[in-house]
Amino acid sequence: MSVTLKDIARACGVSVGTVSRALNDKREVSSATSDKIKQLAVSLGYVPNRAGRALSAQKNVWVIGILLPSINSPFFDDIKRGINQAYAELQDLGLDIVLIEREGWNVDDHLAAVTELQARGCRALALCTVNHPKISDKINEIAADGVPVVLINNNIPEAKRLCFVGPDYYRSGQIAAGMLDKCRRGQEINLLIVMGLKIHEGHSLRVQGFLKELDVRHVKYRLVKIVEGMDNDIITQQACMQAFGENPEIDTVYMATGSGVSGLGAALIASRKEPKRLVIACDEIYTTRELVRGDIIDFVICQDPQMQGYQAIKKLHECLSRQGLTTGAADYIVESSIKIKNHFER
Amino acid sequence: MSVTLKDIARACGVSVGTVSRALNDKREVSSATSDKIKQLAVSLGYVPNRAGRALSAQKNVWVIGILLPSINSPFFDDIKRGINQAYAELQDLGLDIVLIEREGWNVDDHLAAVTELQARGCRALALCTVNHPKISDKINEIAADGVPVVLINNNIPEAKRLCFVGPDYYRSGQIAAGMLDKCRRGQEINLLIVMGLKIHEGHSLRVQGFLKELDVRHVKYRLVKIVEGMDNDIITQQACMQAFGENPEIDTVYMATGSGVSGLGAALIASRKEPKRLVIACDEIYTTRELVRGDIIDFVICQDPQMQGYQAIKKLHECLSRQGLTTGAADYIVESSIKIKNHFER
DNA sequence: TTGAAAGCGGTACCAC
DNA sequence: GTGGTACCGCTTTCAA
Repeated sequence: MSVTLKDIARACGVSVGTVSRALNDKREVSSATSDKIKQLAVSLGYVPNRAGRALSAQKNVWVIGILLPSINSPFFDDIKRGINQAYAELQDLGLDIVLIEREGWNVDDHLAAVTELQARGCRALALCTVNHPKISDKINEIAADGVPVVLINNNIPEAKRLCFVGPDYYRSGQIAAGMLDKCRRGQEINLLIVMGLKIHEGHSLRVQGFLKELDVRHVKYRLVKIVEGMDNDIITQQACMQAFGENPEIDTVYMATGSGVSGLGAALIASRKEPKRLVIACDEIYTTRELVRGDIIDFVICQDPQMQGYQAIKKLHECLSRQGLTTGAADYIVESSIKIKNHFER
Repeated sequence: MSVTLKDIARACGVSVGTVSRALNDKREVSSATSDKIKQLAVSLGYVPNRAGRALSAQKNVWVIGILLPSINSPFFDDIKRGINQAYAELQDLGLDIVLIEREGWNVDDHLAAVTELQARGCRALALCTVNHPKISDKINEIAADGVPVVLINNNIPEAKRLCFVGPDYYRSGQIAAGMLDKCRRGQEINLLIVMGLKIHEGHSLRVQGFLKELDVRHVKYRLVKIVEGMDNDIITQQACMQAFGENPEIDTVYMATGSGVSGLGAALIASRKEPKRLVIACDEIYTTRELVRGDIIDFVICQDPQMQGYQAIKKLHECLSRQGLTTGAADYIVESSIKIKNHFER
């Protein structure tokens, strides 16, 4: 049986109410007793009991606010699934959620959404947003209020966040290069790289990791072209069509973004080639799965978006229900998993 | 706010105590009221609150018994890690665990261990054991007592278990074949297959899936030899050395078991060949990781053992804390993930 | 500033 | 067979 408030109260000669107030930093308790209590709690190894805490919180539920730029972006479907899974699991432990969805990555738009979440009484925040000074300042301000913030998918290392939950983009690129090396051992490669939006630094990290690893492995390659698809299907398609037309020698494609994959698919189909091009894509969404099923794309490097949504909520709930601090939890880096046709069958 | 016992009691004109007894199938309640209560619970959509249940169970903790044949088998390290993770997470929700470890897969040995777990008062069981009529009977008997059983890693479909948590072995084999196809496109393959113990049907399922998928993909291959390593390093090494000696044309190896991989590694190193053989192994353990790091093994098809341990405990706890039935939960099939050198760096 | 007590949802014990 | 009540750990309100 573990240490309870009652144990601390007894050891300290005060009531449980006082202990609770002290540990929760309510200011109606003298700093002398408060210090004594906190010290004792540490030395006894006190860990709050979630069941007790949740039960007592029932009247005053913990609400977690979430911001996702998920409108018109199928990538977020799985993140939302993960969030809902965590919600279902933690609902009876005193959790409630508020989700705000936006389209795209406009900074002021995101700031306004965060303000709205605060206004709605959120005691913790999970944000998928951009790395921008304004956002970073906002997060620091929120953290100062004792509200923990988890960043999903896109990190802002300098912000005072609880932690980051997302992929290791650099490694994702390395893994793509590793696969390419295995499949093209010895042969020279004529390479096309497709990028997305400049604003998402994860995508350029992927390309860096990819190129670095090709060098480390001494892969003989010629980088024919890098195109920018702007995370848009039509632009991606046009850019790829043009590249394939002007450079028929392209035999290998690395797409470092998940959005715009329909465009790449269409371009690949329209300008077929024998032997087939080797194509590596990122992020598992419906279209990508279909293209892998149809042998248009060979590999997808995935980043377990469902787990990202799930873990973000879980980390925050853990923090709320265990009197955690608002900074300094361990990041949760999801696996970069390689998927092929067989993963998507049945 | 969701439906509570109090709501049902009020709606039914009885006390909360009676409702609790009825829903928990204590027999000190008349079948008439019991039926009425149960019906009402369903129609109101009652779901027990885990916090309340856990708190009340504090005095009479739920203990989950676990049997693993993990002695001298590093594969189980990650499963144990997952179990401990679940334990840490659910401890304050009224969970306790008892772990019995055995060496190997002897049926009577396992039966005795299960009996011991029952004697120790376990209210739920997680077993990693073999598919044998005696075991199956034992599980059915346990289930009849209202004790839920989860099978880890190795399924017994005909037993009345709560569910199975483990890999899809057949698909694991298919994925291995898919990778081989990608890496050896067009070339003819001279193949060695290494199997483990006959008793573990998962391993033969892997080989079936592997060979089937080679056919589906029209891979041109010659199956030079299938060797049995008995899940033992020394036997595996000898068998592989012999195979490589007698059949120097072998250029591709599929190892369908995780145990004995040191033996395969030693054999591969002792009888090097240029160009290097393509080697696909299963299950991520320390030795396998080292061999991948050293470019001796190209791919590992993993089955997330940590998640298996974690989910097994979680499923059982869910069942205990939510008045679940002892059969009929959904299986949890872990991902078969492909790992390469880059996954193991840093 | 502190203590006492009610209450969150559920179970178990003791009366009747 | 059923109702009432104490209790699990914790927070919060009300008194002192």
